Amino acid sequence: MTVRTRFAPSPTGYMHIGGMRTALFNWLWARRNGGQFILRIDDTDQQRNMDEALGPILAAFRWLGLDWDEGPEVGGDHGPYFQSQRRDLHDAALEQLLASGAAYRDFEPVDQTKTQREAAEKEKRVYLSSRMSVGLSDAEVTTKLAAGEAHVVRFLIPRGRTVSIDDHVRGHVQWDCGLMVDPVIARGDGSPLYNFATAVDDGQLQITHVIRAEEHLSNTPIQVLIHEALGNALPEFAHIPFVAAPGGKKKLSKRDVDKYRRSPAFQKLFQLGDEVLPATGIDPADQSLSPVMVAYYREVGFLPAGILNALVRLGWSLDDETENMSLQTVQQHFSLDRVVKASAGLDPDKLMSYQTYWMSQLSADEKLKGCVEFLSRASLIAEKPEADTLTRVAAVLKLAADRLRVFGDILGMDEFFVSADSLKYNEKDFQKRVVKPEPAVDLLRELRQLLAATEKFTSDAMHKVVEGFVEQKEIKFGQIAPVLRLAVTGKAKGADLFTTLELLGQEECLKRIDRAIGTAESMKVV
RNA sequence: GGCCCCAUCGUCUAGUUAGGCCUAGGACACUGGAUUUUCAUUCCAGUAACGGGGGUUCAAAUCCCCCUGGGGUCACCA
Repeated sequence: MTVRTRFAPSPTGYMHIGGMRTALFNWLWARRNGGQFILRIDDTDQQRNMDEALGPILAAFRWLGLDWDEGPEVGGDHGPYFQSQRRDLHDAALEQLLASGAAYRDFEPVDQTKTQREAAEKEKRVYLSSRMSVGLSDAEVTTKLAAGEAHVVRFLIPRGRTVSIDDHVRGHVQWDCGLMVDPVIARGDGSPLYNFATAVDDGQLQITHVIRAEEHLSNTPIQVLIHEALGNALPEFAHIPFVAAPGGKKKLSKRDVDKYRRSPAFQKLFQLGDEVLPATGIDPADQSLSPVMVAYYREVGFLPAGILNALVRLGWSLDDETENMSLQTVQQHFSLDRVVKASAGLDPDKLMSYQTYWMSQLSADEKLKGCVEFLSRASLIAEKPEADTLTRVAAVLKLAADRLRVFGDILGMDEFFVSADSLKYNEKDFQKRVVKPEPAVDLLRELRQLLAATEKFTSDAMHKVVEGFVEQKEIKFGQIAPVLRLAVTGKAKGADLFTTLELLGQEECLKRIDRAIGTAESMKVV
């Protein structure tokens, strides 16, 4: 039998990073077994704007390179793939359950049900449905319906037995039906509820493996029972652990982003966004983008390979040592029995380490492409850059080397893309290294003369000039190098100083030195 | 609280199904050192874990029981 897995997001307007991992595991299992991966959109609440709600989800799949065999935009033989359009299927299934007596129309008033439930809770007694409507004759039901009496449809939980599954991750799990409330499977108007719709749809879509997060484990017995009543072949289950928030054991949740922002364990992730996002015109404080969402990582300049690698290692391992794996490698080796049972916290450090590994594997061209996109977005270069701009960016990238962890980091090297007048100084460092040390400005002024007199403004030549200068003035290299760096880049640290000078060019360097001298002197006066 | 799940270094994990090869392996982080004009890399080295208690056994991280701790879920949401 062909393996068929599915991921069934509700269109919320964003793709959750934890949900993405669930989707990934489904995709992997389907691909590993030469089966199909299906995307079904669980939109039972009719969405106002489907483009807005679904767009980011599909975009996340595309960005990571996870394709789907059936679903939105690609169709398939088992459609439609929007749950809201499958109402005929749900209606038919509901009729079937009602006719067979597996479900019943419950006319018990809502508040009465609620009162009973609360009373049971208070007395620490197991609440069970009253089933007052179960004994109603067909005629009575018809009369009540005709009279327009409010009701819901409940699934009649069979008593005196247990339900059990052999979960691919959890092993044998069993529930006592005697403890289960008859679940509402449809509203009075026939509109289906989650557990029912899911069972109907999974059955009709011929899903063979339901791979989902652990939080759904408690829904499973209901769905199994509905499958049984419907006569469906029971899918196999794999309840994978959920992704926990960094530094904790709780489920990573969009609701808690405010808390995460204050959490030290989360710092690295937010910091990246704070550095990169504003330059591209996104407000990092805007909650429409946060480290809980896949889009955040794309906007900051992560690589799909980095994210994918981190996600797959959250709860799964290939063996006792392999860490860096491409999607292709994982696809060849993925197995459900190597999924870990305990929940796993997302570790920003580890994520970063996968990311830097995959960045280091990128060709110069790929790096260039990625960085150009970010530079254009930040308006540091033209939207359609000329050849000489590309050459320049390539040179900067070569200089930056492994300092570039995410594409967004290129925006931190803006000194190569702005004019002398708009260069920003790191104030603290500028004060400390240029303004404060007594001889700094004078030394810089003298060095400027030498630099101005140099004919071949190459990195090697500059290196010799500065070395000669150091020797002649009997100072230490460390007394002038940082000053020069601050003057031309505005920063205290960075890539090789002399290559930086060469890249910037003589004229630009002199301008910047002049400006730095002027600025430092005016600061001294104050 | 009921039901269910889980428990190895700070973190992600290997080892648990078939007890001995485990004086518990790897990775990230951390610390120290080397390289380096700063930063980043790279390279070496180091610190660091079987939650507790009982069994079973010649032998337990591994099997059984209890305890403790953590988590999920309890809607006419999905």
